[in-house]
Amino acid sequence: MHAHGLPPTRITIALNTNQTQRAPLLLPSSACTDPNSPTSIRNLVFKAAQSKLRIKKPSRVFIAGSGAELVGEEDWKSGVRNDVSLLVSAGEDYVGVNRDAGVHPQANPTCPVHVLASKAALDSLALAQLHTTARTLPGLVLAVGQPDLHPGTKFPIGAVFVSRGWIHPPLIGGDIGCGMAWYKTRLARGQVEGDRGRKVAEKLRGVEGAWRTVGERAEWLRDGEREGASCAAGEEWDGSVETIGAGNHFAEVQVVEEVEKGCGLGEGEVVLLVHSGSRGYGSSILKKYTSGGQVSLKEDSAEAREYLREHDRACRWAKASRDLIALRFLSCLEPGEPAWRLGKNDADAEDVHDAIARAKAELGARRVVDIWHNNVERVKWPPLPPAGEDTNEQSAASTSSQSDAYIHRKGAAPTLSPTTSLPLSILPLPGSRGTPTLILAPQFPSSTSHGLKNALSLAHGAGRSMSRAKALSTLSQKYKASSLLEPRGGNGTWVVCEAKDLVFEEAPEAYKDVEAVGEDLVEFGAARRVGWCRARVSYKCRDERGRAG
DNA sequence: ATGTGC
Repeated sequence: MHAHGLPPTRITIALNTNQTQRAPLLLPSSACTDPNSPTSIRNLVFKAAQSKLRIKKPSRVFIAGSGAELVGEEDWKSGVRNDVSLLVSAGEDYVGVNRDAGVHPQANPTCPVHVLASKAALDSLALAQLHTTARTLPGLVLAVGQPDLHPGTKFPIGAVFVSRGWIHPPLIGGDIGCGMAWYKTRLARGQVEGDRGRKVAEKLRGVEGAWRTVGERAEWLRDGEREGASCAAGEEWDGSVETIGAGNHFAEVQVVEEVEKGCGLGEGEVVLLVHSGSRGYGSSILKKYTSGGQVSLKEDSAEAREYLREHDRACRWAKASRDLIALRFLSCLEPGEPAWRLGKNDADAEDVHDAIARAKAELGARRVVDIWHNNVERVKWPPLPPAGEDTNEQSAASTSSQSDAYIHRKGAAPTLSPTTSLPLSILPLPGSRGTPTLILAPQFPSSTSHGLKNALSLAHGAGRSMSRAKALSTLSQKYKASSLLEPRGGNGTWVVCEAKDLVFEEAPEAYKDVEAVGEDLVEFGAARRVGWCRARVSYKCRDERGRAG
C-alpha cells in the first residue's frame, strides 16, 4: 500500500436526498478507478455511505454541484479529486441543487476576474467565492480580488464587484458605510513615543457607551448645511452612534514616520485613524432587503431605489459616527481645546447647536481623508484616462462610450472621491494591531486601464489569514489577555482591548503581512507607497460597565 | 461584524 507513496485523496460523501448528511472520506492512492474492481473507489464510497450515512443499498453516485453521474472508469478517473463532494443515491435521480440550473439568466459566465495578489497569501475558499459570485449573479461585468482577499460566509471580503442593471446588497454586507478616517492632532511625537504610550492609553477613557443625550445625538446626525439631510436613523439605532464596535474596528494614535511632501500629512505628525461603521443600523437594512434569500435587486425597481436611499443614509450615519468618535478621542488627547468640549459627556452645554457646529468645523479642518470601504457606488463605466493625458485615447474613449454601473465594495477602498470623482491623494492601508499603516497614493496607469483592472479600488487592510475561530483556538496560548497589551519590542503599540476574544482574533498573526499586500498593489500599478505610520496606541474597547464615563 | 442564531 506504500508502493506509490502518493497521498490519499480527500473527498466528502453526502446523501443525495439530504445533503446535510455528510462525512469526510480518505481514498488511498491504491484505490482503483475501475468501478468493477473489488478495490474500486466506488466500493469504498458505497461502504462508507452504508456505515456513516446509513444508506442501505447505495447504487449511484453524482458530483455535487454539477449533478454529473459517475458511471464508467473514465468518470471516476476524472471526477474524483481532492475536496470533491459526491452524492450517494439509492437509485433515485440527482436531487441536489444543480448549479447550472441555478444560474440567473442574466448571469455572465465569462465575467472577467482579476486577482491582485502574488506576494500576499491567498485562500482557495475566498478565490472560489470570488469566481462563483462573478459568474452566477446577474449583471456582473468585473470582479476584483484585492491582495487582502479572504473568505466571508458566502461572499468574499477584500473584493470588488462591478455590475450593470443590478444591485446586490449582500456584496456590501451588513456593515454599510464602514470605512476609515484620518485626523491630524496637535500632539507632538515626543508625547506619544516609547513608554509615554501608556499614559496616552490611560487618557483614553469615557469614550464608550452612548454619547450625551438623545437630542444631542439627533442634532449631531442632522446635516447642518442642508435642510432635510439628516442621517438620523431613529433612537433604536442612534444610541450606538459614535461607538467603535467590535471585530476589526479601532481608533488608533499614530506617528507619521515617513511621507512624501505635499500629500496632506507631514513627517512626525501625530494622527488619529478611526475605523468604524454603521453598527446594527446597516445590518438591519441588509436584513430587510435579503429576506427569503433574495440577493439581487433590479436597478430601477422600487425596492432597489429604497435600498439605495437607506444605504446612502447608513453611509452618512457611519461617517458622522466616525467624526463623533474622533471628537471623543480628541477631547481626551487635547483636553484644553475648546472645540472638543462636547466630547465629554459631563461637560455643560451652553448652546448645543453652536457647540456641535464648532466641533464639526474643527473636525473638518483636521480630517485628512474619510472613505467608505463597504458600499455601492453608481459610476460611469469604464473609467476614462485622466484629463489631458493622452488626447487620442481620450477621444477614442469619450464619455459617450460610458454608461452607468455599480461598484460594490466589501472591504475595498475607493481610489476616486465619491463626491468629486477626482483621485484621492492618499489612503491608509492599516496592518493589524501594531504592524505599520502604509500610506498609499492611488495610481491610474494605462497598464491598469486607468484603474479599471483594480475596479477603482485598493485593499482596505492586511486581510485575515486565519478565521476568527482558528485564531481564537491557536493563539489563545500565546497572549495573556490583559486590559492593556504592552508593546512587544521597542517602539511598538499599546493596545487597549478589554474583550478577551478580540485579543486573539485580531492578533497580527491572524492577518496577512501588510507589507506584502502593499507590494502587490504597487506591483500591479494600482498605488504608490508614499510613506508609513507607526501605531502607538490602538484602542479597541474598554469595559466601563459600572464606572463613570 | 453583530442589540448575535435555532
